[in-house]
Amino acid sequence: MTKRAARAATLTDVARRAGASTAVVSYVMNNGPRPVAAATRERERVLAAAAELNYRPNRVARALRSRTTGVVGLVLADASNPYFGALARHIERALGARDKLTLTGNADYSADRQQDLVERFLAAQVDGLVIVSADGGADVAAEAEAAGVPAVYVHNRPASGHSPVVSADNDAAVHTAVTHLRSHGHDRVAFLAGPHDAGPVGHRRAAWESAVGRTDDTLLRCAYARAAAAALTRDLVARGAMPPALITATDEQAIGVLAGASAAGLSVPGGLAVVSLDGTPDSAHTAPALTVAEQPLRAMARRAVGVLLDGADSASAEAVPPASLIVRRSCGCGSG
Amino acid sequence: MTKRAARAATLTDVARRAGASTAVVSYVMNNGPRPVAAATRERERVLAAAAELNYRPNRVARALRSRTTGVVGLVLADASNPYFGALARHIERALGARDKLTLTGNADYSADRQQDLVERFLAAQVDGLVIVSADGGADVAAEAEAAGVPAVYVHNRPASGHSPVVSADNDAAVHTAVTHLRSHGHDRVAFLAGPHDAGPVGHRRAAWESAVGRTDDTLLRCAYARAAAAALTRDLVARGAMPPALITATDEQAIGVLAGASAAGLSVPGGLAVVSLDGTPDSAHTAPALTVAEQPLRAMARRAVGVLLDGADSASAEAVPPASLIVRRSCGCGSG
DNA sequence: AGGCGCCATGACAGCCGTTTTCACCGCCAC
DNA sequence: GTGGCGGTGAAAACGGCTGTCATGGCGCCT
Repeated sequence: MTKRAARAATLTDVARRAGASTAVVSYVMNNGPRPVAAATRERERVLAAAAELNYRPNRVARALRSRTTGVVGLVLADASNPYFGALARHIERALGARDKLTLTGNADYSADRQQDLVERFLAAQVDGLVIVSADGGADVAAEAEAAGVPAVYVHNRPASGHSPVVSADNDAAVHTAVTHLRSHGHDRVAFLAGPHDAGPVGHRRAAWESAVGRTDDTLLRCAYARAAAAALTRDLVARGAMPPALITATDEQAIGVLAGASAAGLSVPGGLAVVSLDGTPDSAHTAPALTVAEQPLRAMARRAVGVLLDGADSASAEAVPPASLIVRRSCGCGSG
Repeated sequence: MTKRAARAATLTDVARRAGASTAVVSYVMNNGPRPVAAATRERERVLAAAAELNYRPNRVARALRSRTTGVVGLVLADASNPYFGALARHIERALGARDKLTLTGNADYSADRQQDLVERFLAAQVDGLVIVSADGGADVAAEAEAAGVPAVYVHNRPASGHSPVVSADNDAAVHTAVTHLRSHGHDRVAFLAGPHDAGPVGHRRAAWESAVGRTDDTLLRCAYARAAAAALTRDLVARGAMPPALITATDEQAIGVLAGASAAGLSVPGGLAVVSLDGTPDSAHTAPALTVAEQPLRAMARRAVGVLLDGADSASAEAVPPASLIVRRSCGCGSG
């Protein structure tokens, strides 16, 4: 057994044991701002003492003194949504690569709860804030800025304000999807948007309009839940109103459409060609597998972290990595 | 514009402005261990001063003095897996209800990285550790215990050690699933396990064996990836070796099986009845919808947080909430 | 009615563990 | 002999909590 968990060893303990001052120990631990003689450092001195005591520097004390915690707050709409989950994982990894810890909170699509989380994170003295919001909400970055904490939005733009935003290039993604479906001979390509035009989905809808020109009967709307998309699909098929080619704003909706089509006896891609715009891991394993314009989540995460930590080099703050088309079966490819 | 972000207001600032001592302000802010006269508290005094200065107590300083950070570390195998994502969300909520913040890290199924995360969290002086590991790894809880930090495993048990564990009742879940499939007239129920018997999946396999008695040709194995399950399914169908009723250890596998069956032209539930054992949100929207023995994620999260924070009341540390059978279509119900 | 002691408040100051400034001390080279 | 210079140590923050002590008013007892 190692010694009882009486109290963790402190820098003072190490210093005493090594017969040096706390300053020297500090210099050794972080290759300090000042040099330390190699002899002092190793030979029967600080390094040895630290090892013997199993010393682990206390980040809280360090944070108090240095006014930087090495912690970044991540406000997430909903970690159980695979799209956000995947994004969160990439953000956490990107942050970890910069030696930051990630404080995560789920806002559950509520603006109030998002606000509350920001408040708590700010009290915890985070070094920065990453906001992944589903539907806007007030610009929490303003509050963060007032506290001197940088903030960046990912995926979605706040309702107002001029905070840095990192999002995929929706125009390019939609254009790619439309072009691909047209190459399958579909001259009319419908679009399944969200219930309203807030957030990235609104931009995607706008991009679609500019790509194909709006025709009222080919703009569909429904909630993001799979069940809603499935119900809409069954209804459209029953009324004979289902267009032959469709782009969905999100994978969730696409999966719902697939489920609805299956239930209604409509074959995909035979009777309906579908392309989605997220590209979550889920999309690879639907039946049939979804063709998607995949969002470069990893690149977005890295860019967001870069913008947050290296200052918003504002010229490039909104630069967007390109979406890539992943061709699977739901568009009509490879199925003869 | 509010005042420049020169420096956040401190308790001392508030005290000075209110004409009181820092002690009094502290007492007011946390309904302190000592009472404060109502007049001092409100009337043109501390509360007013705090509001005017937009004072926000510094959690770092508080943590240093009180030796408790109000932060719990959550080590997750992979946030982009919907099962873990959903679990993470419930854990974060349960912790939030107890006024704790959640430091999240993805181990990406690597024991080394898991170890590294625990190390970092310990240095950050977390008040507790929740470990959601996919495949064991060393018992990191021992290290936490040595540092005086409580830890609890969720979903999976460590390879060794006697740390508290919260997991679903796999025996009951498997039993429920087997019973249900038998009620559909299937006397032989196969089981799709993982590549090896580590972790909860191993327990599920064992539970299945004790429920039906092992028959070699009805124990299947494959990796957890959907693609692997799909490939296995296509292969079995092609060889005419697919059993008529199957329980899968995870939703991911079940979804892969569905995809594989669809590709191979095998109808579900007509030619194959499937029941899965996770019950993630995904399972509700497959085609056909999956019947699952749903794990009570929310209850597991709450129990884990209770065990962690209220001390491992060891008698109940491993008590398990029951899994509930969600009947959908893949088992043969409701499809005629 | 007067004195004593107690309770309710409030103030002071030290402490939590680290970083970092500043001063200091030899020692070597000029 | 003096001016660096590599190395070291004491001590002051950082911001909030809390044990100890001071004070003043009140009630109770005689």
